[in-house]
Amino acid sequence: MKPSGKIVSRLSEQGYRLTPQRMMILSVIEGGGGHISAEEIYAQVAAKYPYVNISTVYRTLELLKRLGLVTETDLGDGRLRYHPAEKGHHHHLVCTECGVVINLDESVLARLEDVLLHRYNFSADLKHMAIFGRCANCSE
Amino acid sequence: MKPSGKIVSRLSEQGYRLTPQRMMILSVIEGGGGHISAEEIYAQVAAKYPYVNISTVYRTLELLKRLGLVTETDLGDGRLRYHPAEKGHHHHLVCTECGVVINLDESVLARLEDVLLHRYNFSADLKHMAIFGRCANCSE
DNA sequence: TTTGTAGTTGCACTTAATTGCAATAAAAGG
DNA sequence: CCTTTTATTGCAATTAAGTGCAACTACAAA
Repeated sequence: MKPSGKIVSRLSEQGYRLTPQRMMILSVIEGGGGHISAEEIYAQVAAKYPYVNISTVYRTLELLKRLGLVTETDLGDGRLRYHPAEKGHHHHLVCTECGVVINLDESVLARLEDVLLHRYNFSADLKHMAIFGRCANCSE
Repeated sequence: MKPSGKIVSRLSEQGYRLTPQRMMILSVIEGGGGHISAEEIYAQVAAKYPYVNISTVYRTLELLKRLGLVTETDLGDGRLRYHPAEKGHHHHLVCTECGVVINLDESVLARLEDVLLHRYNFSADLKHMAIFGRCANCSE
């Protein structure tokens, strides 16, 4: 699995270097099923290419996040999850009682994003949110 | 400063013990201006009463959060912030570019909470949210 | 007031994430 | 192909937060 040319050229255009570490990290992020953690990325990369450090993974994720190429979301399991933007946006409802995760269409937050933009001139990043609460079962 | 009888009796009623550590932690949370971090609470408590451990602070906060007595919010500065529920709910817009924090009335998320409840039977905890994005100035 | 017990705490350790800094290497230009 | 510049990495250390477990203690009951 190779990283998509889209992300690679985006990095290149902006003056970021295409190191082997970044390439490996990118292909893992794009190759998997999404919602992957930094440690999981590290483990998968290190299995094939030992010359990577966990801090490089974190720094690469920080970069990709800043460029809007991946989203970072806390799904309540103690580690941040990363999801490639190209796989499409959505949100999650996370039950703090039983842990169930319900997927939500992106459109659910569209109106809020709109209100924040027009009323506060604030360009909210609502690409991949996790909303905590209690699911139907756990509400009693 | 003493902790409010309301919180104390709530803890007591539910079978939780009123230890001196908890009392000190509570009074610091209620006494300050809100949005305090665990380390700040610890420092303030330890100054007056050395017999406290930072892990007790974390565990007390976890308890208060679970009971809905304090809210826990990531305002983007690398530490979670705690706010007593009794001081009233509100939200924040946090600019990831310049760090400015804009306060938002609770009502801004009321509609979303409603939609999630009726459409998904999900009782969302939208008491004290931080929404990240770019403020008017930083949007260019 | 004493006792029993289950909730709490302190301590040491672990984990996820971040950071300073010297060494390294990508990539543009000669 | 070699040199230069500067982005990037690895390493070690740090920080915020969470946890297992034995010792302790709040508080209800005797």
